[in-house]
Parts: sequence; C-alpha cells; structure tokens
Amino acid sequence: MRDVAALAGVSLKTVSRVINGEPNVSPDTATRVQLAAKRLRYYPDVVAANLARSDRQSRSIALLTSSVDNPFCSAVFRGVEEVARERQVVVFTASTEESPQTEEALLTAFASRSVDGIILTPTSQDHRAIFDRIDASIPVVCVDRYAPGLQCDVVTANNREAARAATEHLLSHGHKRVAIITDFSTISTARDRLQGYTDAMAAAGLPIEKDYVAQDVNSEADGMAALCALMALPVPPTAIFASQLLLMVGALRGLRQLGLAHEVAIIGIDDVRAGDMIDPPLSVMAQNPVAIGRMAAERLFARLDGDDSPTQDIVVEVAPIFRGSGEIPAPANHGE
Amino acid sequence: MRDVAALAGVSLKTVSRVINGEPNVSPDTATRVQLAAKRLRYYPDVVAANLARSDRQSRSIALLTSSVDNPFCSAVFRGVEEVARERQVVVFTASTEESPQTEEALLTAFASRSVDGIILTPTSQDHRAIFDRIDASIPVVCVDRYAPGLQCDVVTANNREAARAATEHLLSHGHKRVAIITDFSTISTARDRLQGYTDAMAAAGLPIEKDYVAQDVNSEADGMAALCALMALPVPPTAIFASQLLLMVGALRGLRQLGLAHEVAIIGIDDVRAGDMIDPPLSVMAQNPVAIGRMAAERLFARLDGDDSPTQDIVVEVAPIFRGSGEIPAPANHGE
DNA sequence: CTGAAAGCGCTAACAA
DNA sequence: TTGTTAGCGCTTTCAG
Repeated sequence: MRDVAALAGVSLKTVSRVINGEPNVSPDTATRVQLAAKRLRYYPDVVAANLARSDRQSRSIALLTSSVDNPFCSAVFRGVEEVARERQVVVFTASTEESPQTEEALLTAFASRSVDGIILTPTSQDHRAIFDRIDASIPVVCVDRYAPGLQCDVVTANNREAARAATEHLLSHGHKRVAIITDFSTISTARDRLQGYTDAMAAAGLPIEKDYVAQDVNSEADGMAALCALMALPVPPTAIFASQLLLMVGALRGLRQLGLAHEVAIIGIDDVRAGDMIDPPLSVMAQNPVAIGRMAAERLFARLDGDDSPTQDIVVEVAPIFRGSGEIPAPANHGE
Repeated sequence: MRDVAALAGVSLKTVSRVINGEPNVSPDTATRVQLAAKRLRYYPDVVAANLARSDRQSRSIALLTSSVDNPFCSAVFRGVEEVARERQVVVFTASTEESPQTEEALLTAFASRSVDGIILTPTSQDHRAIFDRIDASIPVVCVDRYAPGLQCDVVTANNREAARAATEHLLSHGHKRVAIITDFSTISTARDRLQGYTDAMAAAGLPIEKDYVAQDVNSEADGMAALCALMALPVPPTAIFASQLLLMVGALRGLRQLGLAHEVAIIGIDDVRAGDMIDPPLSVMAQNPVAIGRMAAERLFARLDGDDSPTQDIVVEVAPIFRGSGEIPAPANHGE
C-alpha cells in the first residue's frame, strides 16, 4: 500500500479512499491510484483493514455442525453459504462430532478469530461456560437443535409434529406395535421426536413399550444393530419409525438382511438421495435443510444489523413423502 | 491485554510471553498473569497476533469445491478438516458452482484474507490470471481435477483407469452398444473418464458412436434427460457408463421410468449412500474422497512446512463394487 | 527475567 | 480534495 501511494504520488489515506470507494477523491487521482495498484499487483489485506476499522467486522462467520460430511448438515451449510455470499461474508465450517469438548474448542478458536457471528448445532447440554465468553460479544443462532440455558435465536424443524405425524401414519395402516429408533437423548431434536412418537401412541390409546424405544442410536451401523435387536424381541414390532436419516438407512438394511423389508413398515425423517429408487421406496418426513440454513443465516445477519428484539424460535414445517415403505400394512393376524 | 498487564502489574510483552508460552518468565509472574487473564476473561486475538507475527501465518486455509452440498465434495472436506484440525488450522469453505467467475471471486476473497494455503477443485480452463496474484505467495493444491497452466500439486483419482475398467466390465457382459454420460468437458476428470471409456472401446475393437457419448451433463435432472435421449435413439445402447454420482442417479431414474432398469446395464463412478439397497443394486467404481481430501491437505501442509520439491501428481486408485446393475447381460439378440 | 519502543497493514479523526 | 497523526491488538527487537 505504501508502494502504491508512492507510485501514485499520493498519501496512504488517499489510496485507502480509492480502494474503499470513498467519496471526495478527484477522478484522475483515483485512476492514478488504480493504475499504480494494478501495476504493483496490490490487493488490500482485509484482515488488517478490519482490525483498524472501527466497527471491527471481520465479515466472516462460523458454522458448527455435527459433521460437514453429513448430508443434512451440508445442505444446511449450503443455505447458510447462499445468504452469506450475498453479503460478501465468508464462512468457516467445522464438525463437532457430537463432542462437547470439540465444540468448545472450536467455539473458542472461532471467537479468537473474531468471527462476526456463529451458527451452531449445539452438542453440549450446558453451554453456560462457553457463552460466558462469547455471549455478550458474538451473536449465536442455533440450528436444528436448541440448547438448554442458551438464550438465542433458534431455527428447527417441527420435530415433535413430524414425529407424531409419522407415527400416526404407521398407526393408520393398522400397526399397533410401533418401535422408534432414535438418536442421543442429549440432542433436543431426538427428544422432541421421541415426544412426538409418544404423543401419537397416547392419542391412539397405545402403551409405550420400553423395548420398542431404541435410544442413543447414532450411526448407520448402530441403526442396523438396533433394528436387529428389535426384531429379535419375543414379540417384535410390525412398524418402525426411524427418527434420523442415517438410522433409517441402517434400519432398512437390517430389515433387508432379515428378509423383512416388505413385511415391516418403516418411515424415517429426512430424505435420502435416490430414496425413491430404494426397495422398498422410502416413506419419509422431509425436512428442508437448505431453507433451515438460509433462515438461520438470515437471523444471524439480522442480529448483526442491530436487531435486538427478543430471541425467536423459528419452526419449519416438515413435508410427508409417502412412497411405499411406510404404507406396508400390519399383518392380518395382528391380534396375536 | 492492556488491562491484563495492568492488573498483573507487568508489561504488555510479559503478558504476550505468558500467553504464548515463551520461556524466560518467572513462574509466579506467569501465574499472576494467568490469573489476571482469567479474571478479565481475556482471550487473545489471534488475527491481530498473526498480523504482527513475522512469519505471518494465519493458521487458516481455504477449500473451494464445486458445491459444499455435493456428497463427493463434502467427503473431501471431511478429509481436509481432519488433517487441518490436527494442526490447529481452521478452514474456510465455499462453492464455486462450476463458475470461473465465482471461483476467481472466492480465490481473491480468500487471498485477501491471507489464508496460508488453498485447496481447489479448479473450474476455470485458464488460471494464469488468477495465479499471477496468488501463485508466488500462497501454495495451492488441486483436488479431484487438475487445471491447465497450473503448476501445483494435484490429487486425483485414477479416473482414466476407473473409466476403462467400468467400460470393460460392461463389455465383458456381452454389451457392444455402450453409452457414456459424462460431465462438462472443461473438467479434467470428465475428459479423463471419457478417455478411459474410449480406451476400453478401442481395446475391444468397437467404434465410438458419437450418439452414444452424452457430454456436458451436470445434474441429476440432466442425467435423466440424457438417458432418455439415449434410449430414444433408433438403435439404443444396451449398457450405460455414468461417469459421476449424480448422473448415475439421474440415469437410473430414467431407466426405471422407462421400465428398463433390469434390461439395461448401468455402472457409475462414486458410491451413493444406500446404493446397495437401490433396485437394481448399484455397481460402481468407488472413489475414496475422504482419503483424497486427507492427501490434498497433507500435501498443502508439506508445502507450508517448506517442502519445495517438484510438484507431485498423486493418483488414488478406485475400487470396483459390483452389486448388480452393472452385471445385467446384453440381450441375446444383440447381433445387429 | 523483564520492559520500552517500533511497527504489522490498514482506517479514523481531524486538519489543511 | 487531500494529507497527517494516532492507533486497532498484538509481536518484535533490543535494551535493561
């Protein structure tokens, strides 16, 4: 920058003005500076500029999800990226692996880099300690889940209702023995979905069999294992509600392996690529993760723009897609 | 930091020393500083620190892929993230959308943020202009594809061989009319795969029918459209090689819609989640995108560590997974 | 072992 | 319209 100023025969401040398109620069001074910058291949250092700038915006945000590799998370990322790009904001991304320690380390790392805001899929049960540090200064928006003790905007799917509708759908096909396979109960999403399942069962006057509730299942492999355990029960379920994409895939693989893929009904949450071509075609309650990501980013930018209204809980509806796997009827001799 | 120094009754430099764990600080001065830092909830600003530091490392890298939402890309990201995290380096990610303009804008944005290095899935055909700016200062590693005129480390799959093997596999099941559906020919990966297809056809003494080469197909929807066009030919192909994940899914959907999913053989590149449960089960040449991402990151960090050996071309082998869709034999009356 | 001064690349506030 | 001075939060250099 010094060199540019020298070559153009102006002061540093004038260069700064030209670079930033500030007014009050004579056109020919401006062109002289631009030429000099071009010749010297000068590009401003936005990091240094942001350090000096009084509003101290870094024009960067951080997105923390459970794994960048997870299709739901990367679709959320997609939505976030779209709105960030419109605002010329870049985004750091990292995976928490559902580990509170990793989450805290990442949060600290990004806060130290003075990101303007954070979009978080919270892992920890208690974020107080972390947010003692971040809270005041950096706006946070939670996405997909909320966190106890964390007062911030939240964007989630209507998990409870989606789970209720999914379960009810199974019940409407004559099933009475409906099992649920669900994620870590530390995750609000999993708790809400379990609640929706419970709601539907209660509404139908059916008891909740403890054996039919497979909790803390968190991977495709575990989903398959959980399914096998369910089917090995003395009185196995006739329908399965898999409360997460990976669990659905794992469970269905289990059913196929047991030769039950066309006997036992299964419905999941989140759509899978090519889910229509799977045998049997997947019935799912489809979230719209890109929209969820967009909304979270919009909320974050609103905060950055000075919105200090009370925190919002944005709930996004979930769309049923019934393709077959969830419409397998209960066996005729269901009376046992 | 000033406040910490004041509270601890020491100079700025001493605080800096304690924070960075530099030697030559008496233990009790150190604890005094640490206590003060804790009390004041002081956390260093790593951005400002990096600005002042002579080596000027930002401990950040950028990853540019076609879309963060693409399963191949996010798996690469996963690999990159794993090795970046080991080094306490954060990563910016962004999608180029296969647009050279977007790519250039992102490259400039990240260079202006002085990332230490860049991992890139190149879109442009000519990167000279961009790299005039970046080349000297910021190491770049290409991943998945290489770019003409770009002298840098590259990590790709063995695309040509994978395509050759896939095509040969179809030929070995008696097919003679084998079509290829492939991506933009500006993409090196697509060109190499087309070459592999050509290799296999030539080795079998078969001509390349222009009509059987569907190029510049770049989405699931377009893949389906391309498939339908192929099957509408007077003499349609009996086997399809889909040179990319999304194209395979689109093409298969087309076959299913035409009721030909069990008549026409199809083999793809890249595995799809639940590909084993699709009807028919997918035969694919599976890349290992996480490994590719890891290797790219390792190469980048080697450069950052001062490795100035000649640029490397790392080629990763592709693993065949034959599950059914690629083993459908040619029809008996294949004579004409 | 510790501190004072200078400066990283840039912008803010004010002056000319 | 332009330039000067100070300073962002930190590290460096060199002197104590």
